[in-house]
Amino acid sequence: MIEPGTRRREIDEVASELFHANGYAATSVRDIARALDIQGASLYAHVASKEDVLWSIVDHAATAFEHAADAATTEADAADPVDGLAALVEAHVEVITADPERSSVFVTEWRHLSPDRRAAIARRRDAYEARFRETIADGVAVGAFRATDPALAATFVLTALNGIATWYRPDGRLSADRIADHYVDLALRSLSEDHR
Amino acid sequence: MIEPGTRRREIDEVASELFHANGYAATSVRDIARALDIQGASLYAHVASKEDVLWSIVDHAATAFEHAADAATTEADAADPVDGLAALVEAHVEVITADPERSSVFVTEWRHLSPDRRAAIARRRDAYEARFRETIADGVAVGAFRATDPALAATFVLTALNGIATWYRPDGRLSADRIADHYVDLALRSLSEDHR
DNA sequence: CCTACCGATCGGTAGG
DNA sequence: CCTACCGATCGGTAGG
Repeated sequence: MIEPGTRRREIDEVASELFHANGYAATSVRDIARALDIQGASLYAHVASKEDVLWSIVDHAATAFEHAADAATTEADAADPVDGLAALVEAHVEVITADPERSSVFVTEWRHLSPDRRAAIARRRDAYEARFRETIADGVAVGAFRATDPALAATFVLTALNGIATWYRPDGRLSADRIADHYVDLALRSLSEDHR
Repeated sequence: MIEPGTRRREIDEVASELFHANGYAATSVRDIARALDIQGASLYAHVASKEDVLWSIVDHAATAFEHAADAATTEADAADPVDGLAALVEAHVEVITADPERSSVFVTEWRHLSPDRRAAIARRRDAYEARFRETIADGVAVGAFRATDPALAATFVLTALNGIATWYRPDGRLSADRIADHYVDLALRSLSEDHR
C-alpha cells in the first residue's frame, strides 16, 4: 500500500471493471490509466506494480467474503445446520451482487498472482469452502440433509453461487434479493432428504 | 482450417492445456510452439492466427456439448422431463470430464474471440441453455418440478456443472462416473417438489 | 518447418 | 502526475 487515499480506491474500482470485462492479462497498465485520464507511467505514483492492483482487489474481495460469512454464522442458529447453510449462501450471494466485478476478478483471475500470494489465497479459499463443507456435514450427521458427499456438495453449491458474478447485472430482470432467495432455496433443496 | 492433419490436432491439444492453465491472453504463440518443439513462427505453417486456435478449440467444444445433448434427448423418455433433465446433466458432465481442458477454455476464454465469432458462440450457448430451461419449464408444467424460475434454475445448474471443468482431475478422489451420478442427483433434488 | 526480421505494445524506471 | 525512455516480448510476415 503506497497511498491509501481516494485515488488508490479509484484505481481498484476501474481495474476491477477492466479485469472483469477483459481479464487481467488482456488489460494493460495503460488501459487502467486511460480510464482515469492519466498517463500510463503516472499509475506508478500510486502502485508498485500491475500485480499489486490485482492483489488489492483479490485480497479485499476475500476479506469481504470472510467477514460476511462470520456475520452470517454469528446470526444463524448454531444448532441448525440448515439455517447455517442458508445464512452462508445468502451472505455469499450478497457479497457478489454488492460488487460483481470485484467478486468475479476474485473468482477467475487469482491464478495471475505471484506464487506466494496465490498460495495465500488458496489457503483462504480452502478455509472458506470448509465452512460450507462442515455445515453440510453437520446437517448430514443430524439427519437434516440426506447422506451425500459434503465436499462435492459444497463445491456444487459454491460454483453455482460464484457463477452469479459472471452473469449478474444490477439492472437485470431479478433483483439481488430475489436471486439470493432463489439460490438459498435451490441450494437447500439440492441437499434435502426426500426426493420426489 | 489450413491443414487438417495430426499436427493440427496436436496444436489444439497443447493450446487447450496452456489456455486452461494460464488463460488465452497470458499464453503466447511461442509458448504453444515450445510445447511442440518447433519455432514460434513455424506455427503459422499450420494456423493463420492465434485466435484461430482458440476458435478451433471453442468451436469443437461447443459441437461436443451439442451432440451430447442431442444424443441424451434422443435416449431419454420424451414424456418425462425429470428423465430428460437427468440425461442432459449426465451428458454435460461426461463431455467436461472427457476433456476438461477444452471444456474450461470453452467456458472461460470465449470472450477473447473476435466479435463475430463471439456472437456466434453466444447464440449457440443460448440455444444450449434453452434446452435445460425448457426441460425444467416442462417439468414445472406437469408438476414434476416445483414451481420455480426455469431460467434461473437452469443457470444455477449449468454454472455448477461448468465449474467441474475448473477443478476436475482425472486422478482425483472421485471418478467421472461418480461425479456425474452425484451431480444428476444434486441437480434433480434442487428442483424437487417436497422440501424437508 | 526454419532463419531473420517487422512494427507495436508491454510493464516499468529516471528525473523532474 | 508528467515527459522521455528502457529492454523484452508480442503476434505475425518474407522468403526459403
